[in-house]
Amino acid sequence: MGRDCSFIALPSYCSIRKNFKLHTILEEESEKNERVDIPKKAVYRLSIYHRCLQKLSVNCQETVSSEILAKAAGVKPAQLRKDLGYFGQFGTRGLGYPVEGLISTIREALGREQLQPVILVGAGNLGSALLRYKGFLKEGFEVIAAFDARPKDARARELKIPVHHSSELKPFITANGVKIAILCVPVGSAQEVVNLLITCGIQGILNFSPIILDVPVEVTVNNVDLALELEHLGYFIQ
Amino acid sequence: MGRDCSFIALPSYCSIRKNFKLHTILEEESEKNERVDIPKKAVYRLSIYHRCLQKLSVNCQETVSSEILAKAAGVKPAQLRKDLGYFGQFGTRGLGYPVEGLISTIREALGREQLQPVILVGAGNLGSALLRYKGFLKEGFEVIAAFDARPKDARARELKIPVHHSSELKPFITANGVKIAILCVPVGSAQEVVNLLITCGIQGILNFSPIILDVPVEVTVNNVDLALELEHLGYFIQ
DNA sequence: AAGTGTGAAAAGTTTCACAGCG
DNA sequence: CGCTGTGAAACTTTTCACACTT
Repeated sequence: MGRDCSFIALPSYCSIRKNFKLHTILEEESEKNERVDIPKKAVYRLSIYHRCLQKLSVNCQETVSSEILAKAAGVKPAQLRKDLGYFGQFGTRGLGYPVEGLISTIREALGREQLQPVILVGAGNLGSALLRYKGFLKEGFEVIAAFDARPKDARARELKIPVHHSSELKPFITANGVKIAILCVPVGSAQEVVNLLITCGIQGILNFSPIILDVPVEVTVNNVDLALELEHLGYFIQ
Repeated sequence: MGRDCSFIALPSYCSIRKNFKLHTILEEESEKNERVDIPKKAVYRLSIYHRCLQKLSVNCQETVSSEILAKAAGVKPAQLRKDLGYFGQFGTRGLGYPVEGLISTIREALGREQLQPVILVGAGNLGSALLRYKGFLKEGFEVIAAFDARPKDARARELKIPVHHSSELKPFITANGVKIAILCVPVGSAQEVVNLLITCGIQGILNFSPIILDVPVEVTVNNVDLALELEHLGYFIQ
């Protein structure tokens, strides 16, 4: 499978509502819905499993073993079983996991039952490319609008999604209950734009600017730094 | 700083030549250049430190403390010191690290003294956006050519970089000694293209296709899955 | 006094190995 | 018999705390 060149991660646990099963050892808080610690990376892999399952579903597979699914997802079978185990028991011993059942279970665990509205800020080269990218919609997200400091330049790119001026951010976010923003503005204005987004009520930011954003703890930032990925790759080819 | 939402990582050590200092406990192999285990993620962060240092350099800072640099990089001071410690001793107690000195040290440690040639395969929406992206060059990489199954369509996008037909991959890679490829082809043809790239001698792949590529161990793959990043973000905003 | 360098402890994650169920 | 579910062990990474140097 080649060397895995993933990532920076300040490891930490994330709390999640667990509906399925009580942990044996948990004494306190024995309600039906208690919060259990689940490794962050396990949550991440859940998305991968979800995607792999969808492919199997198209191929009309009814069940899948941890061995097969793990191979498709690029992990070891034991890890897949452990990851799923954090959320409950879904498999049948001797048989495997029901494909459709597992898809909807993961979807529920990830809290993505309905389409999430997303906005994109900064419709330059990269931003406008992302607006044309169809992969987001398939995974339950819809980019409903874009914003730019110079919307006219952006509109010249012939996009199907409306490009507004940045000054319209606040009313738009409030009116549409948007919680997630994709950030593609230049480094120089990134922090400033983020501050604005947060006052507007944005809770999650997918950041493409190569800069560490300073945000309050309740806001989640996910960095995608393209140059860094390439640089890291460069290191491993000696 | 907000919750860090990084990543999938099969953790493992990577070996690196350490020129600066002998580990106290290492008995065998007491040559000047022995290989020491360095956490993968530490190598990753080295790139981040490098970028942060460049900013300080522009501001004419002579030295920087682990506290300041760590804050800029989004890590804890102790971690920064430990990371640098894997490569040797560069700081002055009571003073901090020399900015210029650390920049060149990291550059050397990352093995990036000269410009790396890179090719891009699949000049669709995302691919052509990346071709216009200037961030790569700044970090020591130059995209010298692009390839596409239908190069005429791609050329219509008015790119400054030549777009060749995929059939020219092998001679081009061989002639130019290219080791790194950026992959932006559709999921369906990704594995097939990768197989071809590997026979051409490519050693590192920055993969934008949402699929786990199957490659031999000596080839490094770095996945950037945009939809996945968004999905993961969605999970954390409850 | 300020700030690095680093063992040791703590925290987090993966892998093993096998019990147990269908 | 095959395959899941899961404690326990192994492993990796981060954080702490303080000795030590300038």
